[in-house]
Amino acid sequence: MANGRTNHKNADKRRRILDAAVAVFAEKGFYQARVSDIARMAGVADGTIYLYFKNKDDLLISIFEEKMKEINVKFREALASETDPRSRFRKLIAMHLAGFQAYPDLAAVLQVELRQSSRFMREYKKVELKNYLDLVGEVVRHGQDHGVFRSDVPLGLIKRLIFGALDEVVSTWVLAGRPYDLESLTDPLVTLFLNGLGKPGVADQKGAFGEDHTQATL
Amino acid sequence: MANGRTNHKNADKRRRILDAAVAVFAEKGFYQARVSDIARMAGVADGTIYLYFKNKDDLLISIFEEKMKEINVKFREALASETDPRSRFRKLIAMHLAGFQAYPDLAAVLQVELRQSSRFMREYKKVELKNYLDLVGEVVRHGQDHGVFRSDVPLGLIKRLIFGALDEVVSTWVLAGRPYDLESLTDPLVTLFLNGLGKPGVADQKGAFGEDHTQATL
Amino acid sequence: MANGRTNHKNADKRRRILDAAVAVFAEKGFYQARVSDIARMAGVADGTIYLYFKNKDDLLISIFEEKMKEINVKFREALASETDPRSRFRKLIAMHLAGFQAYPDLAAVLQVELRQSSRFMREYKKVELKNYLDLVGEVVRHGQDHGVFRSDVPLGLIKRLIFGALDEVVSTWVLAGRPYDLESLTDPLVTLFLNGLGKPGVADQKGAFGEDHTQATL
Amino acid sequence: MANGRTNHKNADKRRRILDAAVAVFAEKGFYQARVSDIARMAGVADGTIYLYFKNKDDLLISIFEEKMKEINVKFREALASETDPRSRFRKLIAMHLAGFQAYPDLAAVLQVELRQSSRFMREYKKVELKNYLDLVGEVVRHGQDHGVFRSDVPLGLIKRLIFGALDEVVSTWVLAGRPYDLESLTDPLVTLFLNGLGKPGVADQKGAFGEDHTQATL
DNA sequence: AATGAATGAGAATTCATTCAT
DNA sequence: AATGAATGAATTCTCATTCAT
Repeated sequence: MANGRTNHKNADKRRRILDAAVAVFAEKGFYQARVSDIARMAGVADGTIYLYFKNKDDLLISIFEEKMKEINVKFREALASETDPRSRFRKLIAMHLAGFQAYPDLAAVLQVELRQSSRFMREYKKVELKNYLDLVGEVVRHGQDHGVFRSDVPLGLIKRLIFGALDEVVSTWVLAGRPYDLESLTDPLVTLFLNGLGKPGVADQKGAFGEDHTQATL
Repeated sequence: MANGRTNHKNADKRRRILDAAVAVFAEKGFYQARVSDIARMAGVADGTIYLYFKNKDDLLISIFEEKMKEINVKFREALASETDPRSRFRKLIAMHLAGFQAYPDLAAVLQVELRQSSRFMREYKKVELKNYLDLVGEVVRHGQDHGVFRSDVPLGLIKRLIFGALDEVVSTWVLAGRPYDLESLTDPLVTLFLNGLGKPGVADQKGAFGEDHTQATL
Repeated sequence: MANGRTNHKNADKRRRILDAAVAVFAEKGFYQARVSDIARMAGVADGTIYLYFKNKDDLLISIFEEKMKEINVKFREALASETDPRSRFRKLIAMHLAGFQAYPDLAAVLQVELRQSSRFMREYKKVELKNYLDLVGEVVRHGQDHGVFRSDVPLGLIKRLIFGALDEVVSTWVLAGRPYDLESLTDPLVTLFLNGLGKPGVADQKGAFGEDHTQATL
Repeated sequence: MANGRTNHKNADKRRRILDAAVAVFAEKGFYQARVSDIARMAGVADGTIYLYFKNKDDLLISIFEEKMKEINVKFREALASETDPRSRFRKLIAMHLAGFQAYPDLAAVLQVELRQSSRFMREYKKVELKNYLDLVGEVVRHGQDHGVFRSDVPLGLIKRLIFGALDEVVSTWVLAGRPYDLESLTDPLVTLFLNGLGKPGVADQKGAFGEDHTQATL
């Protein structure tokens, strides 16, 4: 009767339900998952789920919100100790890959199933994901401020590029059945992000660009 | 006896149904879209749809397959005339962005709704998308063969990075309500892809990497 | 494809469903009745009911509205031919009792089950029943105008008294399992309504009363 | 082990629960009322209710039984002092109206919500209501024995008529939101009951009737 | 006696798909 | 080939009731 989050409810049971939801969503997909599947795996009655979550959508959203919050906090802490812009950038990529590698079910839900809830995609993604994108943006900005990252491209676009690339790489890995070591992609990705596809030593051929419209919409 | 390939059927009606499906999926999302909505918009009876398509999923898959086929053909033709690797690469990016800009409903379906069909995500994406990814790969390979693109990073990873970045940029644009000119992002993106985030003139600090495991799974 | 009420729907099927609903509601009561019970009795699939009625409540309301409409029309026609106020009054009572006697299931639904739908009681009763009460009122008014019925008591109260008495008598008969001939109560009831409980020959002891507040609320 | 009769239980708590039930049933209706609503209003835990009452239906039935018992006792006492048949009859009507006026929540439950429990309507009404109807019958019989009330109409029918009329008048008043003074209807109702709708001075035109079948079923 | 978290039976409704016309 | 009325499987969520504490 003395837990932090829930008043009259059992925090452990809530956790069990949420973990079961991650596993079931990962295995069957959000729309194919039955609430009763989750209840069975959590070892509770169907109705019990509704003591802790408003409805099925709320399960998915809770997974997202709580996990993203944890991730954001953990990442920010870890990155703070890295002062070199390139090292900090590398650490971000490494943590992203390592994180998903460590929690493959969570990866599946966050990368794939989350997108199957229309409501989620339209209302939450842009709101909650912002924090993570902002984190990416801050790391890039840090490098720009130290004169090692280019500033002639809109920051909003850079964030999207990095996030999208990571997202796709992880999605592919998840959908392919996680056949290799995700973390080992850290260095190749960092190289590409930092140095580009162009052969080393060949200078930029394109100059700066127009306004950063993407900025406004993120 | 319904299948998408019979050619003794009225091709115009088939086209009308498919166009209606694109519009309805784009507006309401795959799961919220009713087959009867599509029928009404196409001006046919509900049952008629099943003379041309196996089921609701088949509509989505058909949109994907047929549109991707068109896109692949058109892109390959257009790219063939560009011999300079960098120009060819730029053209690919430009066409990708211009294409989605020209068909926003199609963009919505391909970028967002497609992902709401579990079956699709798990069975089709990796199969059908391959052509497009291969196209990206070929363009990159062409640059590598001409010694202007780096070869010390797995090609599979490069393809994913490029595709994922484009995907995210287009998704953001779609979900944000298409508030700006997508094509104008061509040059910033090309710059980032080719030169990377690192400040021009700073050479690579990381060396080559291990084997290309991603290759095998794509 | 050419029926009056329903456009693309089958009127006979609608009738069958409504009749089945009357029977099932009468037997099991509104809240105990399952939509699937009604479907089975009507010989249709569960879903078919929803092609003809919005929901379960709509079934009950439709029974009420359509039957009350029929009753009102039939009663008004029949009463028009009776010019003597007492005969007309007697005919109203007789038809009320005979009507329920002829359709005992309908009586059960209208008298008992209808009252179990909160929504109905609160929204419909006062609206739709008004016609019937008005009919009673008109018959009484006719007698007052001809100087044979007393006018020193609010008409609204008279209507309620007569309706309530009939309602209770029929309800008792329904709930008791319809053990006797309902119509035979016509004359005793008419006597009581017209002459009162007081022994014949004894004049009124009470005079006229205050304002007719009931009038305003009916 | 729950039953309404145990007297080692806290009588005050039982009373609080019953009062809460009256209030909640009156406000939301029987089927819309949640047991937890009643528990909250009574200031007890949900489970506690089941220490005092068998189930939700039992709450309703207990309200009915206990209130009817009180009413019956009180009414019999009050009527005993009236020896004149007409005065006694008038007093019955007056008390009925005054009683409901004084306890509007109780009126709502007894008049309207009680009818929404199928079980109640079918099993209890005829049993428990009998006492009240008998009381009405005794008052009428008293008048018959003194030669002031007519005996040529079945007593069972008279009881029903009076009860039904009162019931309807009170129901209307409750459903209309209690907009006027119910007690003021005493005299008009007594006039109608005793003298009938027919103009004073006009003698009966209908003779006596057959047996009293209604009697047997009450 | 009291609690209130947990239970799980139960049912209305939707909608993709079929098939008689 | 086209229709669209009919189908019925399938699933979320509610809430009266229980029982371990």
